[in-house]
Amino acid sequence: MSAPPLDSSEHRSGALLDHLARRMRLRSESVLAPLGLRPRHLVALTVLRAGGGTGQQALATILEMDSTNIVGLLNDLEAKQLIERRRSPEDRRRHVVELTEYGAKRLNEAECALASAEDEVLAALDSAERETLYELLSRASTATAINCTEAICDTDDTC
Amino acid sequence: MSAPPLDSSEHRSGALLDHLARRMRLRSESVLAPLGLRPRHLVALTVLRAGGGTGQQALATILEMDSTNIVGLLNDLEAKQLIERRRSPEDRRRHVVELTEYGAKRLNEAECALASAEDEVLAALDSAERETLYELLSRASTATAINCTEAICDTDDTC
DNA sequence: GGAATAGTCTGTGAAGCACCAACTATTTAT
DNA sequence: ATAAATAGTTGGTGCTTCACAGACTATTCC
Repeated sequence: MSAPPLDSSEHRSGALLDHLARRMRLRSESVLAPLGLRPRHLVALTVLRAGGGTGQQALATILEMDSTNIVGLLNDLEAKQLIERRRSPEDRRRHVVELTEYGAKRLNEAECALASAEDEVLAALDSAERETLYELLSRASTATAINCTEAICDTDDTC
Repeated sequence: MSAPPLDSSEHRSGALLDHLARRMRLRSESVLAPLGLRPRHLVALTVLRAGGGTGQQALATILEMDSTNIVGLLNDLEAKQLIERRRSPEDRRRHVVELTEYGAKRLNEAECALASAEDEVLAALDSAERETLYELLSRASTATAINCTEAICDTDDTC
């Protein structure tokens, strides 16, 4: 009876994701602070780099944050000239947000600065494994982004 | 100095980790709420399952949380009988924390309930890839745990 | 003109969490 | 045996993140 009828081979990564993200975030904070950035700024920049040219509404959906709070976040980034808000020519209500060249550069710098943090947190993984991890995370992240931009993801609960 | 010898092909997963963890956490919260649990409870339980029998001090190190806040967290879990605190026979100052059988069961249930959340967030990955992801996250997580349990991780900053 | 949409600004409140201080129980060092 | 260090507990304070609400402007669509 201790063997449940669900295939326990299906491991859930949620908690692990949470745990590692926290470990990384704690280290990132101190590394990023001198650059005047915070972890969530990095997340936004990363998303922007992956699929730039989004409106703020779409960005709110992707980041799953309230749009009113997106404003402040973007204000920070714009003040640092890391991003630009331009009005969309097609729909002038829309602010198209894009990473500036300078922003891309700073993002790269920041990522470099995070190398040692990542080394600590992902110490158990060799560089090939880290690349695999990156690839998987990256695919999951951008795919959901696209998925959510064009249509709200429908829940398929067959548990 | 300012140009370290790292290749830019080394992608940083920090932000992606953060992003996906957030997406997952948001979904988890609503799923877990009826069970009276919160994401961080799940994290603690998961860590405990992976490397049970730790003292609270060690747990604080692994979770990278302040030990005073660990107390409250464990109080919650103990009140729900998901964990047990027993005094260590060797060092009676120590409270050895362990997942109860009931706790393990509930953890499994909770994880099952999170399946659909994970399906949403990791929609872009097939089941083999998810397993790979789990394996990588798991290794990274437990390795650091072990590393931190037996000896305080020394920071090796050679960036 | 009126309704809906995108963005902005301000403020409120809840939650997570680090940090401090004081206290008990126990071990270790002198 | 006494002092110092360690593990845990409790209570309190304050900061940060964030969701949510309300009011407002600019723009598009009907």
